[in-house]
Amino acid sequence: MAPPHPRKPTISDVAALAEVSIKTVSRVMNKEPNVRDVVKSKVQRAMTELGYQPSLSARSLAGERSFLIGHFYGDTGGQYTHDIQLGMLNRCRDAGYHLMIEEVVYDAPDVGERAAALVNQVRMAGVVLTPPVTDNPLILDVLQRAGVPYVRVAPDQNIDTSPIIRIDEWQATRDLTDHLIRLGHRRIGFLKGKQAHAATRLRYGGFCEALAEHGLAPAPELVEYGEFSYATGLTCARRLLIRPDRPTAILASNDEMAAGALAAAHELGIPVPQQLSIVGFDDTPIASMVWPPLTTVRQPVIAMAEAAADILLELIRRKDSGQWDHPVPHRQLDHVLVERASTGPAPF
Amino acid sequence: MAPPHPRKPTISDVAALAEVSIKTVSRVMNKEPNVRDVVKSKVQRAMTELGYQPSLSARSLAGERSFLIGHFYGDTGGQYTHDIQLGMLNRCRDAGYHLMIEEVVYDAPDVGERAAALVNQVRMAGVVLTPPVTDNPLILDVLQRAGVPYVRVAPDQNIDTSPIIRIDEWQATRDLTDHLIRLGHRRIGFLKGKQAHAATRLRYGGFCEALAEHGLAPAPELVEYGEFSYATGLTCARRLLIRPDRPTAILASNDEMAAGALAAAHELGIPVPQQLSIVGFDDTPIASMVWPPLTTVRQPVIAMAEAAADILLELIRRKDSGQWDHPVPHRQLDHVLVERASTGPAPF
DNA sequence: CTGAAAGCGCTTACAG
DNA sequence: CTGAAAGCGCTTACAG
Repeated sequence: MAPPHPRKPTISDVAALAEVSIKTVSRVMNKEPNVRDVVKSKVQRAMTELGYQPSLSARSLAGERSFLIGHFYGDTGGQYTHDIQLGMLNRCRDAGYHLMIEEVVYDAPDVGERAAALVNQVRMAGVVLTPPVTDNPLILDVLQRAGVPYVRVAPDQNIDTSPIIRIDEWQATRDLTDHLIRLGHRRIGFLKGKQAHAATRLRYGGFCEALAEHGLAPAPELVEYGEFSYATGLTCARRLLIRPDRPTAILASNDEMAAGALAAAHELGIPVPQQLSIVGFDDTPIASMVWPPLTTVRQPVIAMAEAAADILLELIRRKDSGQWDHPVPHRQLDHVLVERASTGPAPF
Repeated sequence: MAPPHPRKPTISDVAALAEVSIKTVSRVMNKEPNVRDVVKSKVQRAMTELGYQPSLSARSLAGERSFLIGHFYGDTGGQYTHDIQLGMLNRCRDAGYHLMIEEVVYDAPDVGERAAALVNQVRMAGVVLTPPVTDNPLILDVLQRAGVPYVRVAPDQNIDTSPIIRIDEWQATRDLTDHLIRLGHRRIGFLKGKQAHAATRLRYGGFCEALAEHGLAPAPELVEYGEFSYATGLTCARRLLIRPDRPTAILASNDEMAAGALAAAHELGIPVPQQLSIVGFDDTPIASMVWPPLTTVRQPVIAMAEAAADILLELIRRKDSGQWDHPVPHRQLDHVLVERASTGPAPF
């Protein structure tokens, strides 16, 4: 380990070197008006010379606002979480904010208290919520009370007073279902995801609606309950595929489950897509890595995270300037149906 | 958005309610000795009654130490990054630390300055580094100078003065290679990863050594240069498999590349494992999701992250108590060869 | 065992 | 356009 290090320069050191008051230094670093150019450059020179870096905790304490944005997330898979954070970092970096991450066990009895402790101790500038935390009423309530700006990614309810960012998951599953119907499929199996996730309801809803429009109804015996995982995709699909009246197509609620369904087909020697079509949802990397690659719907996760960060930064700006009466921002991004080799015409 | 909120209780409010000095409240919340039990419980009651939460920035400023641990990471894939952060959070939570994440573009010209700004502004309590940042000398130098405790995950050099946590990647690839040789394979293709990652060198080294021990040498024409991605795995494997003297086995530097190699085999109609064995590295979820599932080496990423956090917390403790003369901690965790269906006896 | 004072490095509110 | 004073909510160093 390193030995003790020399003291870091403070605002006073800069002020002394530049022969101004600390308030003037403060003005320069916060880009406030009312500083003569001569003075400003003198201060800036002093800052570079000393290698001055303002202390975040001092700024937070004095200014009563931190530069930390929280990401509250749950079990949505590594790729999703990673992409969300990537997108947020893209925006936070330039805005001078940092990202603090918190994995939230959304069904723990004390989520509310834990969230409250977090928010109050850290006094976060803002929070981004992703599924399934995005729909946790206890946590939303804590943020609301604390007056912390937040934005919800992929929430359950679109009609709401909170800022949200989403794609139209309902419509996306309709697109997927339409695609299968157009290929001639009539008996379509459906693999549901975890109950706690809004996506589970939305995706199933779109499926049913698309069927209904074509005068079809979902066969109850072809609907299986999984948990968004490869393992549940495998077992659920197995049950469907050993039926004498097995489906000619399976719509899985996400790519991982679709990969599991694909494995079940492989096990049972059912050729995909000749005898069975399979579609996923999300277009995660896994969708292109399995064989055959999956037809799926692309969710622009990174772009969604960037949009979420943009909204959040705007809300923080509003709060700092005391504007409470603006409309609640929300945005819906476009999804894309990605056709790959896992789907084909219905057999015979 | 929410309206302005009431002021949060401070240490003085607690002190007033409990009829003690703020110093005593401070003692209680920091679990310092020298407080009578009666007084302690009186203070605790006041804290709960007010819903008191100490301000992190005030504690950081006054105590000259933050409660933020940084994770500096690069492009290692979503799953790896996610698992590392999961493991770290497991430990940070209980210790009262929070995780701040920073994606570092390890080959940017100004990494040094950016890292310095980060470390000095946030005054992080400690930093965990993962590949490829873990081997960036500029960043290591910045941390060293700033006196910030850090721990490196999966670094290139094991003989070093910095705390590290790793598995024996060299030996792991030897195990993988031995496994193939034992199955009768002699012509083994190798897919290398990105040059900037230490893993690339280490894994190739283990491969060569294992071959050498069996009196074999790597065929130069069977070594391909990829970038740890599915796409490069696919193209590299294609080149190998269209050779008249194609290998009977392919060792990919990670699971994603192995998945790509598998796809190449599928494309070319080469049955796996009958005509071609394929092995990966890491045992990420993808390894079990492809068909056939991959033989690979499991790297206990979450456990490594937990161990890294443990080491870091210990270093922080040492620093706070001024102990600079202890031995540098380091740990090596065990890897496991996971045999799945992608490997089999060499053909004929 | 407990507390009064000073200070951490900034910003806010005000004065000139 | 610039600055002196007070204060943010804690901890440190010291006194009793």
